[in-house]
Amino acid sequence: MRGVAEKVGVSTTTVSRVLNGKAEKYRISKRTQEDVLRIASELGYVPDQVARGLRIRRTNTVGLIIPDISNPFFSTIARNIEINARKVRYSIILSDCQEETQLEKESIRLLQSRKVDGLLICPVGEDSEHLISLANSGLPIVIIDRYFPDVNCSYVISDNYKGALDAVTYLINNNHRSIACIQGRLNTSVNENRVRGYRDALHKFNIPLDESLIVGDNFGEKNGYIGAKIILNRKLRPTAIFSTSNLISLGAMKAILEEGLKIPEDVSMVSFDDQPYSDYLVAPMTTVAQRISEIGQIAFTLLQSQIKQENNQRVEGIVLPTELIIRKSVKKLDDSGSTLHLNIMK
Amino acid sequence: MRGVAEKVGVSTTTVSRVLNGKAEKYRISKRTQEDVLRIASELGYVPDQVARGLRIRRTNTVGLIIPDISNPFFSTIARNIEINARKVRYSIILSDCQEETQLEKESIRLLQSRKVDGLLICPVGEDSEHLISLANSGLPIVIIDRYFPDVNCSYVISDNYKGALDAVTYLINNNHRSIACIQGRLNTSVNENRVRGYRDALHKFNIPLDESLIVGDNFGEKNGYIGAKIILNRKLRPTAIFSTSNLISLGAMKAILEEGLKIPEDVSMVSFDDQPYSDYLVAPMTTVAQRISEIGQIAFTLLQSQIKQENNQRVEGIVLPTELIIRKSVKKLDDSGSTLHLNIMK
DNA sequence: ACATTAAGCGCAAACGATTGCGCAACTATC
DNA sequence: GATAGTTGCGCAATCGTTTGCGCTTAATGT
Repeated sequence: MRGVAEKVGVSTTTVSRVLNGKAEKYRISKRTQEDVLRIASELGYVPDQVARGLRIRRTNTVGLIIPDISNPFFSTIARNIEINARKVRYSIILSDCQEETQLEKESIRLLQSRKVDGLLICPVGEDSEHLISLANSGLPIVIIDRYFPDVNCSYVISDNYKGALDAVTYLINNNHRSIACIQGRLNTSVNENRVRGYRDALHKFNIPLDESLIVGDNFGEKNGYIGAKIILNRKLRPTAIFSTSNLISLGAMKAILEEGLKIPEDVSMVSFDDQPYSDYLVAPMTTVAQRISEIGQIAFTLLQSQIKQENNQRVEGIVLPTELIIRKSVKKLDDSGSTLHLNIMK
Repeated sequence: MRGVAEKVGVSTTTVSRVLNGKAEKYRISKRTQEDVLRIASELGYVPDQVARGLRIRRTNTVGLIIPDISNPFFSTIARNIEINARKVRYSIILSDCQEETQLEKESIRLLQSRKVDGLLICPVGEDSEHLISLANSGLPIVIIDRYFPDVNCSYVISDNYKGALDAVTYLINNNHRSIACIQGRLNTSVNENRVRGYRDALHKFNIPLDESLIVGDNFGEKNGYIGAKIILNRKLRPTAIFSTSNLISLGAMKAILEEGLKIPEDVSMVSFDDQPYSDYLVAPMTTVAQRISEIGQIAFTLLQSQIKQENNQRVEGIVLPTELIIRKSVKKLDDSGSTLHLNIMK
């Protein structure tokens, strides 16, 4: 900057003003403005954002904390956040907390020390103490994909309850009566709503609930594998599985194939989370799709308005609808299908 | 910091020194050290990394530029980079340049202005001018997944030639003789090496090369779809397709299914890039897997050593081996299989 | 001719940390 | 008791910007 100033023959003050579009406000002559702009671009000068951030107490940077960026669900959200951030010249500092609350807490502190203007966070779990104090710290935040009643901040989630309800209702409408559910991380709003949707769908059709058909305790692939193994080896094998995440489904499919079973002939499946490859799986997977590209966009927009304080600190909760995408992983049973399959394995 | 200093009754100088572990060097008494640490943690003080960055001219931050973070290939790399960065308290600024060279250039400038200590970049394309000047700018960089002979910097790539050679050889060993290739972005090292592997494999077995069997021009899904459509509608339909990316394969599968064909009965397939879901596709996909988790780790390590100047500016190129993962997307033809399938469609 | 206003720009103090140099007080040495 | 060495710490400059306030000069009004 000094270089530009000297070459033009003005002070750094003037250079700064011109480059920040404050020329009018400070009555810098047209001539000087042009000179500054010309020389600046000749010298390839770009302002040091670190120094700038220190001075104006704003870094044009937001933190993004995600449990697992390699999961397509999250990486697609990340992508949409980045694309929207770029439009307003914001940068994203990415933090993959590897599904660990401990790392999530550390990430928050680290990002705060980096003076991000706001935080977008997909919390890993049930723990919310740190989020409460974060929300009260005044730093703009929006929570994605989770909801905590006791955390007072904006959030954007999908209607997990309705999504699950639709999915399981679809199974029931295809005459399935014995439906297992492989659930995700316990005590998370996401999981509870999906499982509640599952329960309520059964209830609505007067199908007795068998608690032992609800298995699993996290959203990972391994959990799906184990859960499915357990389910498939029951004496009375359920005719369908409702899987509460994309990764769980992968694990479940592995188990199903290992057992020599076919989808949907031997066991039907509906999975949460639509994926680009859902169409091309052994059985094209019927899924409940979230508005994944909108989640990122809305989350960032919400955060922006908080940063710009357009909204008087009002917290907003956005709940997006889901959509059931019907493919071929569900077999239509005949009415007698309500009798259970006898497990002929072993 | 001022707060801590006053409460302890020392200067900010001392606080800084204690917190940076330079207490010994500056002979701060044990007692003072303890006081500082205690008060600092009581007050929940964490140093402002922006101010720190300005002063020490190092931000503990690296930029990561990626063509499409929603692609599992890249997001897995990103994840491994993040995990390794975290270990040394580095943060990642993520930039998704949406497969556009223009945005890539902008990202570079933006990240430079943010004073990242280094840059990890998966360039989108054939254009390398901006990379040349970047490499000469002195900013530590390492290029991932691409190689440019004229850019003088470290890189880490897979052995794309060998990977393709193995894949096509495998097809040939299964008696395929008419093998199509859906290629990716032209004039990229990745594509050229994969196509060269394809050509050389054919050549090695004295199979005449039919240039019209090489279709496509980018790594996207749509390209795979279009490419496969073209291939499948030839009068003499090839018996196998070699697909040069995960996304291309998705598109190709769509086309294949649309045409009412089956993998591998009607057409065999080998795809570059292994994915978690490769096992569960309509036909479990035979793939050439890259050492995806190592790519990120090595790239970050390389960058770190440049940042710490351990390496006297020596550029290192790391080429990782690939592995052919054989599943069930290739049909073994009998020896007469060398005759072409007559396309009975339309 | 003098006062007033406006135009065009610069001075210097921040922002919050780090660090070379130096200073005071104390201890050891002869 | 003078000198030298050691211990423990602070002063103040610095990193590259931004910005409130004020200064100079020219233009305008009376």
